[in-house]
Amino acid sequence: MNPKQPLNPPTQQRALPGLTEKQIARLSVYRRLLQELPSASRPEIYSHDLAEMSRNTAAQVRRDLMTIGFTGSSARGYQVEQLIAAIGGTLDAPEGQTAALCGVGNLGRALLDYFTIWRPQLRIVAAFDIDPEKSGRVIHRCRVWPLAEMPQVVREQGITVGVITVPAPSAQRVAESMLGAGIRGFLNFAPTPLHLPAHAYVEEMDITTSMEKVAYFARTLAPAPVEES
Amino acid sequence: MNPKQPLNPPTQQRALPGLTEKQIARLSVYRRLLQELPSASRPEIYSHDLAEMSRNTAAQVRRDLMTIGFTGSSARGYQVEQLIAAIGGTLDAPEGQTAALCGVGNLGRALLDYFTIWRPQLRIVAAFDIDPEKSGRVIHRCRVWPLAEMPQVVREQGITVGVITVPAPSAQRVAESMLGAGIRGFLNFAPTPLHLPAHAYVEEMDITTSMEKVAYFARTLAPAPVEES
DNA sequence: GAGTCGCTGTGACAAACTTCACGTTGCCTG
DNA sequence: CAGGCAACGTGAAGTTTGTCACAGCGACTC
Repeated sequence: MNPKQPLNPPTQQRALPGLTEKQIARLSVYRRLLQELPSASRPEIYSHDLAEMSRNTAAQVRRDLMTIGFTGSSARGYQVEQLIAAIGGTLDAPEGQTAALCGVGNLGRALLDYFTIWRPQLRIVAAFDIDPEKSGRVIHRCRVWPLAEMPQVVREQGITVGVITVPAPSAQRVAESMLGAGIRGFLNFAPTPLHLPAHAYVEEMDITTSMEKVAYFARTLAPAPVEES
Repeated sequence: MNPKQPLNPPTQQRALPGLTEKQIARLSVYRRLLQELPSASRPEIYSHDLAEMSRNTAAQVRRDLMTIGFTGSSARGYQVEQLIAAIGGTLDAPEGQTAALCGVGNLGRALLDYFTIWRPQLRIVAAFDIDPEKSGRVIHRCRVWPLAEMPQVVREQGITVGVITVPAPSAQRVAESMLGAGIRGFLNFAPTPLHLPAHAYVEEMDITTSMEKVAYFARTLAPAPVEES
């Protein structure tokens, strides 16, 4: 392998207007928490509260909202409704965005189920599988197509997000095929890093690695305090 | 909510011997990639190659291996077998470690399936669900117990890792219950941040947020280059 | 067996990310 | 309507994380 020149920018990539991966992730969490707020509660919220809910600091929350240009009122906090809308203005595509899922195994089906009750701004609208048995069926309101028709369906429907739940050996091939069809962002559940050009975005959902992380820290983290006020 | 004093250390936590979350995650990926290497290939590997496979830089790989005290030979690289063992020495509990899964829905079942073919060092050995219908059954070689028996089973078997795949509203309650039973590390698939004391480790697997990240960057990433050599 | 090449190990540097801390603002009380 | 309080906005400092670049070494060549 060629030692020099990282053809693909390694590690993490940046966004256009300066919003980083972590900021987007936090904004997404903020929005969800705000949406789940009981409708009876105050129409405003403090950075402290949002911080506590999302498990970070008030300063962090304020800075995140600052970066999307949202401004609250001192002594009353942030308007919840408007804040939800403001985050939506950043996260959501105004025209909406659709996703395709490749690999209708156990995990694929579970994800289809997971995303059926989903905001109209971002829906999985098509699933694909090599197994001809599965084609034509509708799983959780989502039609399953033969994998061979994926490029055409993706192109016709203008799908831009791909969820990969195929076995590891097929993941790279499937991803390249999706990329060729116009998909730009990938959520990869296969336990193998994808190698795609820099104009594609890949989010690795590596369950195995996450599990090993948890196991490691479960062992090595400081034990429970016995005393403490 | 109390503005001052972050009772739980917010954001990320550290490990005892100085290994960070990201380092553990990369080591886990390195090991998996090394294990999947065709047995016919060279018994050594260069940092450049491992970097290319794992999508980061050679310097990063070398530094990671340095932190676990593994040393390669110049001009020949790292001994693959020994490196796998060295990473195992860091990641794996010598006595092995077991996990429990709460919430045998679609996602729970998929994960049980995902982890059946799994290294003996880290296995899901018990599943729990509120639904009495599911109790007693064996799904993917893993017995399902009533949720009420979780504390006892966890304690008896010395389980230290918990996987949470219950609906969001139950997640916090289930997690606290698991923590009380002795579980120290959590893999949380519910779309709600868990609030646990500092001596617990929580890894959030927030599929919704990941999906929104992908959608965002699929839109805003620089478009494909048309030219370029 | 001297020279060359290329890879490792690592101090120094740089970039990214988070937290601190304080000036500012606006509400609420008396 | 003035004073006090509490929360926001944000420059600056601090911390973490990743990259650079080079000394040193071992193998291989001729």
